[in-house]
Amino acid sequence: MTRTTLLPAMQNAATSDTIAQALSLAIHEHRITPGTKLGEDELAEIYGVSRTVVRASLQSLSHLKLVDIRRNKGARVASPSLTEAHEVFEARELLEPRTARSAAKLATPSDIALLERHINEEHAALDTADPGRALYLSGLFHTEIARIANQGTIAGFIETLVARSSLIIALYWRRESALCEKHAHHALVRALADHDEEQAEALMRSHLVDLHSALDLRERNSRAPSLKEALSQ
Amino acid sequence: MTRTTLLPAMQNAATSDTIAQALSLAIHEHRITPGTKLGEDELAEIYGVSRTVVRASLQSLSHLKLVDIRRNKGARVASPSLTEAHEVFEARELLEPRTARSAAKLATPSDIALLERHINEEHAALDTADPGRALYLSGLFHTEIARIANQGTIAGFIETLVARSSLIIALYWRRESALCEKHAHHALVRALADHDEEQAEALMRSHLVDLHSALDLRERNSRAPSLKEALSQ
DNA sequence: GAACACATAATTGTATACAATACAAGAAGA
DNA sequence: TCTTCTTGTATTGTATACAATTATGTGTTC
Repeated sequence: MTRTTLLPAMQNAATSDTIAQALSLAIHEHRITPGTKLGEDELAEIYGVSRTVVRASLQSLSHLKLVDIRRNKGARVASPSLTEAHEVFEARELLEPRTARSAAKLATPSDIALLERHINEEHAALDTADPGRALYLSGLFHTEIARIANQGTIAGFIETLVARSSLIIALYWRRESALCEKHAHHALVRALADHDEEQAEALMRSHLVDLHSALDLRERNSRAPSLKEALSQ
Repeated sequence: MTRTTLLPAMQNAATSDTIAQALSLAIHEHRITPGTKLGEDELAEIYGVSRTVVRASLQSLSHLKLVDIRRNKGARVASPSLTEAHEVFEARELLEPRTARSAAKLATPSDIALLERHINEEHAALDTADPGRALYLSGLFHTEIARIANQGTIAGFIETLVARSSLIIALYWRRESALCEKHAHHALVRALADHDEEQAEALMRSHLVDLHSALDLRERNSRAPSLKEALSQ
């Protein structure tokens, strides 16, 4: 983890919030990956603050389950287990379709325009070979829909679930199914624009199921690759 | 807020977690009410630690929306707005019925026994005129069901929603509808014991709707009682 | 060469000191 | 009397210092 990996352009006034946001963005964009050690001194130097402030950010991120803090062992970027991964997507499948339905009822033309801008940015990021940013924007699309639905509490839940999904994708994504969404978001926006609640809910549900099944969440010999296999390569 | 209000029996080793838990319990049991100032020095003295540790607990509680921290203004017990109150219960109505269904599928005899113990304790607390404790146990009943459903992520959401409900009840409960649940929890346990998923889901939904409507969530002249009225008493 | 013990370094946990901000009371002026 | 300014006090924000714990590396023994 280098200075340039984490520092966007923040020469002045780093508060605990801005640091948490910067780290969160770096995690979203896969610039730092699950398991990465987040040393307090290191971060303190990078952002030009004392450990006090850094600790506050790390604690904040640990409440979002983006960072795993263990007593006397420090903080690392979280590595969701298979169980957690399933749970996160099941939670999303429970929350987001209904939320998309509400969003379809409430979406204004300016909401639609914003979502379309997001999609365009996402495609642009893909074209410029910046998959991390594309992934971040793809998540933003989901949190934005939650915001449109005007249910702040649920939107907050979805936001954390989307963030955790980013970790899960980093760990369990299988490249084979690279055909991914591409049109799913477009279709969703269309349903929202048409105030077609039924369709919005259905599209969101199937979109999430697609995502879920595009992950390699089979049971695996986790943490003990039998040693023989691992060394026989 | 006195020593005895917050200190259960903790003469040694108060960590940030134990303090957060103690405060959370006090909030649950309505021993400290929305709006109460939580001064850092005060808490530090009460629990015999430095402000560093206290700050960590308060930040933790603020992530759960039990405490409201404002920069340079300190921490107070949160006072959910009417909007927030509605949102919390709508979120519960979305999450908990489905969770109760899962719990009905998975509940073991020992789970049922535990739930029945909770109900008995709750009644005992009511008999000994300890409504705060009864309220806490009533919330515990809901989080316990979420735990049985074996969906840790959703259970975590429900836990925070239940906690926030405690604040909402402190602010908006109307005594008139004191007939409250009493049997609702019993009926739910029965449905869980019978593995009657349909029934469990339906009962949980109607139970939550009852709770929601037992609140006085009408629009009110919030935060500006016109000054004349306030002073004419 | 492997396993252990010990010393040393690095890192985190907690307390304290200082700086910055907000709040309250009182003084000066209109 | 009311307004406004000033000053003092209390409280929070941040940095630093020290304590406790963990990680590392070296030598020793088998």
